[in-house]
Amino acid sequence: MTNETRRGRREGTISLNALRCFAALVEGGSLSRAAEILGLSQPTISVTLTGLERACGSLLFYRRPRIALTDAGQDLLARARLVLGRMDELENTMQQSRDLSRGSIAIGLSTPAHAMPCIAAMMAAYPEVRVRTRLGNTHGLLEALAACEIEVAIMTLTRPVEGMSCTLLVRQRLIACVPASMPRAGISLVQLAEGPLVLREPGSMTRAMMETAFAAQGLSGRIVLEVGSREAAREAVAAGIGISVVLDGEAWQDQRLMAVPILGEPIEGGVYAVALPESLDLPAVRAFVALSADTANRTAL
Amino acid sequence: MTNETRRGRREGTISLNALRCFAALVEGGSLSRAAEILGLSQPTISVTLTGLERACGSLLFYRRPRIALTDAGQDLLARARLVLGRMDELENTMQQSRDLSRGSIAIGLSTPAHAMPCIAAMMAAYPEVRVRTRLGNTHGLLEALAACEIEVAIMTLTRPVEGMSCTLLVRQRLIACVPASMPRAGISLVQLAEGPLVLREPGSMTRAMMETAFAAQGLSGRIVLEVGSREAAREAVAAGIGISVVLDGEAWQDQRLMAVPILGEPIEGGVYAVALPESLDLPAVRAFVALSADTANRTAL
DNA sequence: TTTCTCCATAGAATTATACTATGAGGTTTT
DNA sequence: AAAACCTCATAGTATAATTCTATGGAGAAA
Repeated sequence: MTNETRRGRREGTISLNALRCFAALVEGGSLSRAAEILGLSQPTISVTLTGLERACGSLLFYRRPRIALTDAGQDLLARARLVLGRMDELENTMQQSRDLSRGSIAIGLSTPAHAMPCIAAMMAAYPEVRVRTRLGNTHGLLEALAACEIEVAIMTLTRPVEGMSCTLLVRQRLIACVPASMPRAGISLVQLAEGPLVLREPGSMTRAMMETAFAAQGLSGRIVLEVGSREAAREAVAAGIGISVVLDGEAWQDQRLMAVPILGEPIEGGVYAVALPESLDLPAVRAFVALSADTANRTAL
Repeated sequence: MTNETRRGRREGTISLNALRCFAALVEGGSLSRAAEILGLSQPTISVTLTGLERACGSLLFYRRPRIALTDAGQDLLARARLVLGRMDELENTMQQSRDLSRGSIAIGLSTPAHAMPCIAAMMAAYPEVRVRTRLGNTHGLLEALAACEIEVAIMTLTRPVEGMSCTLLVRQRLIACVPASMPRAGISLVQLAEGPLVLREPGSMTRAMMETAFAAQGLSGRIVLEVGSREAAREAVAAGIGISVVLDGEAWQDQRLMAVPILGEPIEGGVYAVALPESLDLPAVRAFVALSADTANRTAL
């Protein structure tokens, strides 16, 4: 099969290079001038154009008294300019997207409080890059990443995920969140397990961290309500239904609530920028990860 | 200078091949399918597309769960299709001009009686090829050929011209042409030199052949009228001004005139299809020369 | 688990590409 | 008219690109 193909192209194909030579020939008016224009040697032009004529099956220009296009040459010139024009546009576009002056990026986030400053920095630095966001818990975002529905995500992890590029932005510990009507200075893990708990669904990293911490102490949390979002948890706590936990940086600014440190061994996790390794070949993704790390460092100072 | 150019293209350029691979990838939905479509091996597609991504400076598609274009890939696809579409048109055009379903040819002629059957055959065989004709004497046509104003010419020559491709169509001898009012069975070269002569301008091959014949016999023709066209010569003879000479095949169908053989050594010349050697690389010219030779052979039978 | 499909990599052979050096054919200049 | 010059073509060579076969790893399907 392979050899047939080669033999089939015995006549030679028309290459972009040849078309560029031909256009330069017309522009310069001679082979030597064309060679100057393209920064090539004169024999290169000669051989290339001879090959082009062979590929076209027709003489394209007379060289004798002066360079003069044949009929077929006129035809070819017009169409070659169209092809080369489109090609230039294409290359310019690719060059621009390399410079991030265009393009788009889909960003997933599980912790808006941490992610938004990064997204804001991205939008400020590359206003031409269209940003789409998608909210979800850690589990859902990892699936979305694997399915290429998003290119990068800001999420909480206890440790880097294998097979993903994980850039640690900041370490954070969990804190408890109680109704303002029941103020307290601190809360132990045991108390937390007893107290009526309002936690996120399985798949949430906050939930997973709590389960791990309880299990390490032989405890089992008494979950009275499972909620699907941070907002629902906030309202549940405000309504006095129970106690919830959030990351340090995510504590709500709400008069009805009160942030309380968890006593004992801190329950720590990290906020990461996570992406498929190959996504880092996308300029926008690479830029976003770098900007996120930068933003996290700056706000941590 | 030469090495600078090479180094400058370190990043790699975007080739038509790569764009074709990319289009096939989208069409087929996988690298392997694209390889089938293009008749190449799968690794070739893989390497080519990796190179394309390097040249573009960004990831073009995700391979992981399924082939999915990135934003840059979508952009590239649209533009690649434009380039490839134009390229296809270009190649089709060249194919058409190769098989003579388009194009044009400029034909010079000094002997319409011989040339017209050839031109008619050309127009019949390739109705899509536009034919332009130009009348002139041998000398003028040779100049027009050298200046690339015409591609091929049917003309009278005593022998092939150096530096030109000359195809002999038919050999012809000169005959005299006298007024019908002065009929005679034949005429000798001496009589011809004496008789009042109506001849074409210098540059005409008929004129040159007569001069040569006279000179060989130590004669000198008595030219009473020099005319610029065959039609003028015909009218001059019809008016009784003198005797003219024409090629055998060009004798006029005119009641006022009479064709008379020239006695003695025949004054012979040939009707040739003449072209610049490089013009034979033009499909239309090659076809016309072949058709002309064919037509001459057929009518000679 | 096993098998199958798909993609990536390595190594080798073939083509393409572009160079330098040189020669032939005209034109212009001296 | 002779010399100098410009233009294009060819030969030979070196480097780069293309494409192949062979093979391995990762995920999906049986």
